Amino acid sequence: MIDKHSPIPIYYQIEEFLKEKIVSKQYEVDQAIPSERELSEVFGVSRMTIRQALNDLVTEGYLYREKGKGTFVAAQKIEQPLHEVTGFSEDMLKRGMVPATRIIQFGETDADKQIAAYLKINEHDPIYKIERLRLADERPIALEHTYVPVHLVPNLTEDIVKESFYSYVEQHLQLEISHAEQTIEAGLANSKQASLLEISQGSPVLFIQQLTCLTNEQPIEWVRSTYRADRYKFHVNMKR
Amino acid sequence: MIDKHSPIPIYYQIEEFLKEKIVSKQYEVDQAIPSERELSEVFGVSRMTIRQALNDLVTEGYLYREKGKGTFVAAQKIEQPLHEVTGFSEDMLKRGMVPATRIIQFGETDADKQIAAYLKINEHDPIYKIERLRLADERPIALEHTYVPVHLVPNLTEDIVKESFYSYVEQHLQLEISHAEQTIEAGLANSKQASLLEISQGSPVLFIQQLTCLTNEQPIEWVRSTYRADRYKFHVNMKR
DNA sequence: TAAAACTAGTGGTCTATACAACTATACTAA
DNA sequence: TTAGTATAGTTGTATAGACCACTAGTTTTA
Repeated sequence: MIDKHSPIPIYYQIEEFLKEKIVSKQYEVDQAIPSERELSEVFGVSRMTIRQALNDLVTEGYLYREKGKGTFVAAQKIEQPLHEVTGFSEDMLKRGMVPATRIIQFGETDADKQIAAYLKINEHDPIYKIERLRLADERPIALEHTYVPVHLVPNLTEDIVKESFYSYVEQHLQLEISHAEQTIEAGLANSKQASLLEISQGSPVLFIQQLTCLTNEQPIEWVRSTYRADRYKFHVNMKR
Repeated sequence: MIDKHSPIPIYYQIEEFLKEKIVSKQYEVDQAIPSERELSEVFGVSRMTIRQALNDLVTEGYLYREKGKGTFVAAQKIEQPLHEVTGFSEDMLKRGMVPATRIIQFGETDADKQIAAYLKINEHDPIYKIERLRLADERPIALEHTYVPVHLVPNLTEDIVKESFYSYVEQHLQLEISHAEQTIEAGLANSKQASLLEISQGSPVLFIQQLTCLTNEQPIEWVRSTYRADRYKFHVNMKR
């Protein structure tokens, strides 16, 4: 259960252990978990170590404490973030559709003036240019053009692009994606877009541009997408 | 400086003391604060007590730590709200345009099934139905249909609607607007929309629906808008 | 000169203990 | 019966010390 000689800190192992019990509903909401002293006996560690684990779970919102009474399981927070940066696949899964991707073009080229300005790099700097047709439930839904500076993602491959670009950036390259800016407008499909999206020319479409940035404000990708208006609506939640 | 016999916990006193030094810029951003061992000597408390204070300041974002190096003052987070509920006028002013409104229709009617469902009222309950043409810099930009339950806003007048609906609701009626949900899609202008917006039929437009809710989740207005695609883009900021 | 080893200092983890403050229950005395 | 009192169990606060892993210099060595 707990490995005292693991390089993973004990308090963290206990934290994960309890978190698992909570999210898997083995503890019910508002149910008291074992007291700190009990836990310290069960795991054979000092009470302060238990407290370090519980403190984290409290700040993360999994538990709450009541002095003199005990520690209890908190109700799962609903509070979905107003807007999260998500990739296409994640977005579609949330909508209950099966995402798929067909790569139309993948290659390296030079940044033109406009793209360089968006990506905050110099004109003619090398970039990846990726053109993808996005499918939901096997039907075309969007056409995406993505531009990525080569110096930020040196060894991008078609396979990575077909899987999850974001998780590659975050996990392999250890870069932290922090925010994105989207611009949404309406327009009409041109002939190329129309044929790929399997609609007739002049059909209404949503043009969505996205500039995705790292923590240091460095843009890592610029995306121009064309969505079929009949198959895609955009949702926003706002707070006063 | 620190009162060991105060009922206020020592770690909390130290926390406030350091926080004050940070927000008053006595410590600069990225400057190292004294080490935990130094602080424990200065305050005459144990290192664990210092750590409890520092831990809180780290989770609150005032400090960050680097193993083997020290503890440093974090940059003040800017954190602008991702998205705020704003009315048309406010929105336009932010974009640097002069807003204007022409009321096309203002009256009381019965809620049909769809509108009642959106507003969470009963079918045939009385509602205000407002149709407005929105102008930016004296040029038509959007056509808005707004539906408001009469029982929530009993004495709505054309003048109020021409001024600021939100400030009337919040200041006169003392109702708290808390959030809104928008759905954005692309489409083509029909003949009525086209003539009012002074575009040709079949031109691309953005359809934006908004359901605005009070703190108790009671919807207070439902709006269907049609925006000229050539004059309006929608912006969203997202966080990871 | 350059690489390797050392060293002092840092935050990270962990222990064993102590007392305070609070809660709930059971017991006792008016 | 009721009010007060113990008591056991809980989290909250605090101590003193220990060892680890990491960082950045300094010193030693090849």
